[in-house]
Amino acid sequence: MGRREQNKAKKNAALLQAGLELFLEGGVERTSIEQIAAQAGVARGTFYLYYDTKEALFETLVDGFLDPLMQIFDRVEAGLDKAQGPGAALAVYQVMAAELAMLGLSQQKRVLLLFREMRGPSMDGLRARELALIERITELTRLAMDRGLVERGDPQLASLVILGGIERLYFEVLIGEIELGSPAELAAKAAVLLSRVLGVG
Amino acid sequence: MGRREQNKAKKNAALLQAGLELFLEGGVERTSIEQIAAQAGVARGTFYLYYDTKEALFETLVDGFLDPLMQIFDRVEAGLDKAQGPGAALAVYQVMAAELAMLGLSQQKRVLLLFREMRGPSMDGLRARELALIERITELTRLAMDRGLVERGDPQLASLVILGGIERLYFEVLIGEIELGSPAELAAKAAVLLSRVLGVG
Amino acid sequence: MGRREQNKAKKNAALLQAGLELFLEGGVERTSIEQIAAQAGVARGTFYLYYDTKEALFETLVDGFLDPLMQIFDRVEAGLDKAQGPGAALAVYQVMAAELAMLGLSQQKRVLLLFREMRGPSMDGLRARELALIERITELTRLAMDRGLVERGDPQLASLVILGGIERLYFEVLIGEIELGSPAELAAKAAVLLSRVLGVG
Amino acid sequence: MGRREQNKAKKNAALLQAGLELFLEGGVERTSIEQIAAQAGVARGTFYLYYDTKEALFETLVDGFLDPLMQIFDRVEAGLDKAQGPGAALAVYQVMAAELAMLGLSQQKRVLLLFREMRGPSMDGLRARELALIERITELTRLAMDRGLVERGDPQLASLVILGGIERLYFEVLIGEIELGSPAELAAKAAVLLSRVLGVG
DNA sequence: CATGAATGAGGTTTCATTCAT
DNA sequence: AATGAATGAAACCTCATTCAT
Repeated sequence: MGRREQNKAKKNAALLQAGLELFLEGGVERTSIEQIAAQAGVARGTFYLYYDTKEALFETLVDGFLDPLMQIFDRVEAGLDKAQGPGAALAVYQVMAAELAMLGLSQQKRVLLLFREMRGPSMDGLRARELALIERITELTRLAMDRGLVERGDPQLASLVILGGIERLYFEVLIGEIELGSPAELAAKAAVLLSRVLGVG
Repeated sequence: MGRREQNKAKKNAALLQAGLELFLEGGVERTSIEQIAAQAGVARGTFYLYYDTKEALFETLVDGFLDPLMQIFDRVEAGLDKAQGPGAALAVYQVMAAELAMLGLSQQKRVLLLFREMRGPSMDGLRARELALIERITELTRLAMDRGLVERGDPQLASLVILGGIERLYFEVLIGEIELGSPAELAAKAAVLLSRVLGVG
Repeated sequence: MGRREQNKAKKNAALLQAGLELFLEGGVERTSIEQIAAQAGVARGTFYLYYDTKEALFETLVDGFLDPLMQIFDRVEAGLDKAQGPGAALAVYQVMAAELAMLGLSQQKRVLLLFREMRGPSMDGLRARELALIERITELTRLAMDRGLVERGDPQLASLVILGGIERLYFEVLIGEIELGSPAELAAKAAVLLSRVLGVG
Repeated sequence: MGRREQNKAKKNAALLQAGLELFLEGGVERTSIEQIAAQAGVARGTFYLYYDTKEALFETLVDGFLDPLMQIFDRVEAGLDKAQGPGAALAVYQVMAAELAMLGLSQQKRVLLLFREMRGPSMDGLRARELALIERITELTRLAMDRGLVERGDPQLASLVILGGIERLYFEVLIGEIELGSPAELAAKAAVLLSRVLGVG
């Protein structure tokens, strides 16, 4: 990479970092492009060389979480297709859980940003991705039911309840205003509660 | 009520209604006071005779849901204090469920508004009320555990999971983009899933 | 008129005057709304209470000339309809000439502005009005030919040549860089030249 | 010409062509240097290697018409000086007419650009050239009067009227919104009308 | 009480111009 | 010579808020 490209990459990273922090502090709506540029250490006009709008910057930020998230589910789907027997399927789900945990931990701020802005107005693009996500999770739940891994029931309903529970827990962990114990313990206890929703075993 | 007061009440109601609709359409931030005044059929200056800022109007709107919600939990707490035996306690919880359903149904738009804006920035006042809510729910769960109505466990964790599940379900119902069946059926099925989290019976 | 309306009218007049002067000095394109507001002695935002864009202000300015101009031709047309005999028709044309002269003299700056901006880009609305004007003049010429007041010929061609000649003369008079003698003398001599194009007599 | 110079010439031509088209489409003011460079297929910075400002490019464009135009009049003046007798003088005028026609036909876009921008602001340099042009035409007219080729009269006035008539006709031909018949016919008929202004014969 | 005209701060966006590569 | 990234001035426009009527 030439000196020029390196510099561009550095500026882009600075803009993303500045956007992430400011969006979390004051929300996308209340953050001005001027603020982002200043925090990133570039001129106002420079912002527009990288992103057309602050919404585009926001999308790049959440895509950094949503794209890998979707890829995890892609791999799960492929894995379940090949899996023979309940043991193999269970292994796929366990790998998924580990990958989700890794992703969630490595992208904490982006996830928090996503939670904060997701239900806001003019987030139609995001809502579409959320719906796609819900569909995929529902499909995985349905498969698990079909294979007898969990109790039979309404896969969509169960998926929504679990998704909501995880969201709320994760949100409170990220915010950190409630004492919730060590992450490891928390994860273990949450897994027990959520598996009850599905009726595992 | 005199003519004057009647007129004031009518204008106030018009402002609340206009704010509710516009906030839901475009979000609080993107809605201008001019828009609200116009939709309510009053002059811009008149808005300030009723509310200092549009955030004050917003708070009045969500208070219309949050205050009754808190009152329900107040009554539950008082009821449980007086309740003697598991049967009486259960009756209190059932009344609570009915009241929550009524409230949720009668204030759908305000609840949706709350969901939409709750996690946004500068909603510190709201966050405080949310934390208070979580504390109360946790307390109710703890009581239920102490009295042997549900399985012993971490009351806070269970409360958060249940709250998250309900939020997500209710949100999807209000948005209406996902086919979820009749409300009555949905409520019944959701009650089963959520009671599993608590380990009822 | 109440105090408020009087004030509004005064501000509007100030904006029109400021716009006229600044547009003439630097052209519509190069004049900023801020300049206009400052020259008119109002705040930037106030401009937008009166006009949506500076182009709207410009249109109001030229309409102040174009509307009366069109009305003159309306009256001529009506007059010629009623006129019986060449003498009456000629009288109509003479009244027209007098009215045009009055209008041109009373609106000099607006006419100059019109000349300056007319052929510029994004003046589609103006061009349409210009074409309408050309059509009307052509029609008058055709009528004069039909009635034997002037020599028979191509009415459109003659109209365009005369219009162009008048435009150029008027433009030079308004600019004042060329010594052209007294207006009265000039008008008389110009009338002779232009009537030759039509072949009067 | 070496490779280097050939390349430079090609780029210069591309810039001129791009400027001509874009200036006609959107006006000089609304056209950005970036647009010109892009259309010419060069980088933004490269523009500045050829022209200091877009106004310089504009001037080069109109000079491509104005310089030859002035040279025609130079030749006419020289020709009239040498011409002995009305016949020879007339021949000079006829050559002039032919040359003007050729020039006007070969540079249509540049002429249209000139018409469009000529009366705009900050075109002081252009206005000076226009005044020089008017002086020369007036001189030619005066000469023709002195030699008895046309009727005696105010040469400046006649020149302005003729110039205006030609401008308007040529402008309408270039714009093409008015049906004006074949150029040859039009020219013949226009010549008749304009010669009447001068009182030929 | 109610109005809506006026204000000016603050946001977005474009663009001529410079300069390191 | 040529590039195009970066700059920051300057334009546009909106809006919460004030205040005379």
